[in-house]
Amino acid sequence: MSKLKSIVHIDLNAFFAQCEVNINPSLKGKPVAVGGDHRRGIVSTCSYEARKYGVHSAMPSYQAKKLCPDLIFVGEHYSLYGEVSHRFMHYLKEKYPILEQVSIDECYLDLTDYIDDSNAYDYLRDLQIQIYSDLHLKCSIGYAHTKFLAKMASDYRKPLGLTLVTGDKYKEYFWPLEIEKMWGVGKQTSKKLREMGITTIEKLATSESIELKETLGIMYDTYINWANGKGNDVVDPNYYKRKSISEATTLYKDTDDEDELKEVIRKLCKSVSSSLQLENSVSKTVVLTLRDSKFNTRSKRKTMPEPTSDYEKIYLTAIAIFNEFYTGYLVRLVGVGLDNTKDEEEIKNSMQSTLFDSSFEEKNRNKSNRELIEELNDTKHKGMFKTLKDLEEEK
DNA sequence: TCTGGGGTCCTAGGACCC
DNA sequence: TCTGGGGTCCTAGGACCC
Repeated sequence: MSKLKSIVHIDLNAFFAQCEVNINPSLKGKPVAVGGDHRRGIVSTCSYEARKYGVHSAMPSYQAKKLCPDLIFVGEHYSLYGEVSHRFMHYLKEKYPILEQVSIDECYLDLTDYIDDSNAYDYLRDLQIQIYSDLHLKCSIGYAHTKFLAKMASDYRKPLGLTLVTGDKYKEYFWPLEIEKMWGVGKQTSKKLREMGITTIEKLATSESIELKETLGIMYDTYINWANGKGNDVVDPNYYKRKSISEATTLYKDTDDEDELKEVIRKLCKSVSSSLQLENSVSKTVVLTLRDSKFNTRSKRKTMPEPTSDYEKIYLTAIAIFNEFYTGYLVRLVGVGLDNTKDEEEIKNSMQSTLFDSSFEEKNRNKSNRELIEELNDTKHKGMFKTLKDLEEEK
């Protein structure tokens, strides 16, 4: 087995609520919910003071208000959260280059060069305090030798938790937990697992059956490994690139008025195409989502001839989809998304390289394989290209 | 007063080409 | 000739996460 890595997962506690309290200190110590305070609103995030009343994420706002009449709703300032998140990630990246951002408020670090089991606790406690004094952000930190365990560890104690999972500790900490607490196991999977008698992480770790294999499918090995303290420990700094952009609106009142729906689609297209442009990205696929008053959600997509970020083209495509499949029912939510987003530069480069490839072929038609391979190795891919003969000799 | 919004990954089937 | 199979792209939807 190769050397154990020091993997750290950091999670900003009740992140949106923290941001709101930081810009408005009068909210400090009060039950705060970020979300819409209207008939169709839900709680996006809430402060720990609100959680004491049983309020939690994804709860309809009116229910939350019932549980906690003093609950203070604050609007969703996404650009503020984005800025704070960016500052946080940048701050860490300056100190520790091997950082993988997984969402707006979470990241992994590979700190193998800085800490090991013996000094991790003090080091990370210091880091946690520093993050608070420098950025005024509270976080929970998990330390382990795999990403899965580090993630579970940061979740183990909140807020301001610090949990180290070394050696066999994962058995002590995580095996007794209900199966739903396992990252990656949601409602559907846990229901099936429970039907098989697998109610805790320990039972999953120590089970083996064809039925279980069928239920988990391709994820079987991964989950069993995770539950047994094994798994991925590669922190990839280049991982975080958006692959899709979308926006959706729940209408204040359901409607089947086509003009009204098209107007909503237009606004969403406008907004989505400008986010795309802001990131210097382009996309080929437009996705239109409609949710009806019975909460059935349907999506249809169309591929455009060329990747683009042009509002007109995106809008016309979205409207074409709408005209094609909307049959006149009451609509509750409208969404517009762009899938398979790519860097504009990347697209240009790949187009250039196809051009290059054909001229390359022209130029080199009369050269031998040996000559070509030497030339390729000469340029940017040192030693990467070999002739068949070389490979045989190596064997 | 039932149920937001922004994402990722996987599956599975069809079209099309070789 | 009536029929295989691999690869790739596209599409719709499910499951999950924050």
